[in-house]
This record gives sequence, structure tokens and C-alpha cells, in this order.
Amino acid sequence: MPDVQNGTPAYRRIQAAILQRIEAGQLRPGDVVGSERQLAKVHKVSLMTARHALAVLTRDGMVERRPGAGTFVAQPKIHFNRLASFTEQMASRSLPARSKVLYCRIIRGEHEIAARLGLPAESRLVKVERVRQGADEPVAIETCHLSADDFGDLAEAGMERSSLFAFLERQHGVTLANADEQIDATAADARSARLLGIPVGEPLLRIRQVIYSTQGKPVLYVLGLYRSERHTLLIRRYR
Amino acid sequence: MPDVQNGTPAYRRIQAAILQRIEAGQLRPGDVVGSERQLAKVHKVSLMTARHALAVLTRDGMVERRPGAGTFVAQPKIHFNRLASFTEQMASRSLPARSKVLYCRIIRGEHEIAARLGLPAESRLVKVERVRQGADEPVAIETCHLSADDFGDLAEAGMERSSLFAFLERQHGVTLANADEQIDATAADARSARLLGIPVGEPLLRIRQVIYSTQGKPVLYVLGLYRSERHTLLIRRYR
DNA sequence: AAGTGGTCTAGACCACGGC
DNA sequence: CCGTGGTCTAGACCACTTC
Repeated sequence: MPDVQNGTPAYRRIQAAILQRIEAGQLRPGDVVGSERQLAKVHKVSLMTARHALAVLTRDGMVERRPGAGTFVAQPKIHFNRLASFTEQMASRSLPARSKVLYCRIIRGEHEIAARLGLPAESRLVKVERVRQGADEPVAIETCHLSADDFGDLAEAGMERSSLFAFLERQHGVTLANADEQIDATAADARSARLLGIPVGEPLLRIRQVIYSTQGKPVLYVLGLYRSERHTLLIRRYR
Repeated sequence: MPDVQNGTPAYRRIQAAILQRIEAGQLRPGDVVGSERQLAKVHKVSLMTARHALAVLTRDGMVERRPGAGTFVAQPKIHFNRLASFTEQMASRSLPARSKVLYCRIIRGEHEIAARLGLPAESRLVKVERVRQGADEPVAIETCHLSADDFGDLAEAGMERSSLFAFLERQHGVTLANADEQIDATAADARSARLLGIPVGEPLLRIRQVIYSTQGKPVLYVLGLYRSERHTLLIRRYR
């Protein structure tokens, strides 16, 4: 029977158990993670379920599998292709995350952005602009857009402390699932340069992302400008 | 019995069949791809195998699954997070791909690059530097490094025409499986600017990739500098 | 109510790695 | 040789969407 104790699928629980052992330092890079058959026995699941757990960890680059040899803990603690909030990204590097809100209001007339969110052109949108700081230095400018009809209360909620991801989950029961990103390089204009404390014309990494909920609905449009010396993107591609 | 006819796993054959129908225009974006149970019947495989095929297509963004509703062809023909050679990338946009080889020789003393390829610091490396052109304009400078002990004959092979991926596969039986990339922005120096026909200081997208074979061995180190107006990266992230 | 994706079972054979 | 990952089977129940 599908043992969905406390709502968490078995393969998720197995993943979590392994990740915990890695983070606790019990498993070091290069160490053998239990084989599929071992994991299946220990967690009392079938082989396919244990496999599924390992497959996801492999995709994220937490674990490496060598046919005939075994499954091993991968080198660093980098989550490839992982959708994470700024807060989470900083936490994974053990850095304090801070934000300064520059703008937080309801606007209208952003046709292109509305379209990217699958909304009518004249929709009201909540716009939140923040400077992201890591280790007390400005790292990025992030501008978010959401449907004001669905998430208008965001304009009143203080975005100073809490993560936007957490807000969406707690206040609206919306869980984010994946993001499609468009990445290029651009030169800092006067305003960006001032906010980030860098010379005008400096190269910046520009990331535009549309973030989807677990229901497949586009929820969030984010434009990010990142200081290239302070931020590099890590990606894994497959053949 | 695992039906590995002609060496291709069943789930790969199913994928290929679906992709073919999409590319042929028989399936348009939004159309229903057969359900898991349909696919299983048609291809005479079990449910889990049909599922596996769809899972990979979902990961690549070719197909969208809505629980309770069905599986649908996704919007564009973008392969997210897909490792593709420059030749393949251009082909997928129906553009002619051309390259000019600037440099193709065996070198020594690139310690850091050797390390990234898992080789001793003083290893001999083949270095190939190329200007990539799409639609008769220079788009990128790509510098590849490979182990000279394993692939020394590359220095003699003309890299003008053929794809490096194809060369590795045909001449050495090495199939590339995935790449880990590190992405940031940088300013064009004098040489890059001249080669790409842009002003000095212009922002460039810099991509460093280590490409691994199906055996998990690092085979190729590539440094790419891309004109940001001519190239944007598309990525999908997961939660 | 019928169909769908999401999860899961309890087995199986194969090719390959390391001893 | 034995253990490993890679592939596969023939079923099953659940929550959900669509009608």
C-alpha cells in the first residue's frame, strides 16, 4: 500500500534522511550511500521506491551513481538547478541574508509582465523591488511582480523580514514548484550602479524568471540583476 | 523481460516517438499526449515504463502534466537544461552554424584546468579556440581543453567542419552525458572585443563548463564568452 | 463516474565493476 | 564471483479533474 504517512511520500522521506546524514557530516563526499537494495530494506520500501529517491538526489547533484560500483556522496553541497529563495541560498552558504525594500505598491499597465503571468494586459500587479544583501554588501536588485487580484495583501505585509516564498505558502497555500529562467549579461545603468555600489557600465548577470506553482500556474515574475563578482550561477545540463 | 531491442531502452523509444510526432507537427502545443495507460498499451510496456518516458520529457520541458487532467505538449520547442553542441543549438533554431578555428595545439602547464578534468597538474592538454558564428555574425568565443593523452589526435583532425561532440563519439566511442556549468558576467577585453566585433568593456555572458561522459569521467573543459545580445540562456529549476 | 497522474509493491533479468 | 545500478513487469490504491 502507498505508505503516505503524515502526507510525505516515502521517497521524500528517504531523500530527507540521506540529506540529513550528509549535512550532519556523517556522510562525507566520496562515501558510499547505501545501495538501492540496502535502502529498500532499511526504509521498508520496494526497490523502485528507493531508486526513485536516489534518482532525484542524482538530478540535484547531491549524489553520484556509478553502474556496477555504487552510489556515492557528490563533492560539494551544491544543489544544481534548484529553485531556492534568496534567503535559502544564503543560508546554504552560512551567510546572513538581508533585504532592503525599495518599492512595494500596486501598479498597472505592465503588459508584457502580465502576459508572462498569463494575465490580461491591464491587470493590476503587486510590484516589489528589493536590494539583496549578503555579508553586509549589496549583491543584487530583485524586482518581483504578482497578480494583485490574488496577492494584493502582499502590499500591506512587511516584506522586510520574511521570505516571499514563505509568505505565499503560509498566507495563500501556494507552493512553488519550478521556474523557467532567461539569463544574459547587461551593463549597470546609473541607478543600478548606485544601489549596488559599483561603477556604471559594470557587467551584471541578468536573470528573468517565471515561477510556477505546483498546480502549474505562473505566480511570480522576477527580474534579478546580480553583481557578477559576488554571484555565479551553477547549472547542470543533461544530454 | 526487459525489451532492449537494438540496444535502445523502451522508455527512450517512447520518448523518441513522441518527440517525432511533436516535431512533425502532428502534435501541437496544448494537445493531449496519450495518457500513461494509453502509451503503455500502444508500446506494449508496463505502466512504470511509460511513466518513466514521460518523466524525462517533463524534466526537459517538452511536456506538461496536470494531475487528474492529463499530459499535454508544452508551449515552445525549448529544451531546458539540455546539453547540446553549438551545432545542435543553431540547428534547433534553423540557423546555419559556422566556426573559425583560432588555435588548435597541444599545451602544458594549465594546472587549474587539468585539475578540473581530474588530471595531474602537468598533463598535456589539447586546446582548441574557436569563434562561433550564427547567421554570419560572431556570437561567441569558445575555448575547449581535453586530455592530450586520450584525445591527442584532435590536434590533427580538422575542427573546421565537424562538431567536437561528433568527433568524440565517432573517433573515441565517448558519449557525453552531462555538464556542470558555472555562469557569470564579465566585460570584454581588447582581444575578445576585436574577435566579436563589439566595443571593449561590453558585458559578456561567461560560461565555464565541465562536460562528463556517460561513464562519469570529466572529458571536456569549455570556457565560453557569449555576446549577450545574441545569446540568452534558458534554464529550468526545480523545488 | 470515468479517466488521469502520483505513488507503491514484489518480484525479475542484464551488463558491468571490483575482488 | 557477488553486488551494483539500469531496466522492466503487472498489477494496486489514492486524490484529483472533467464531465
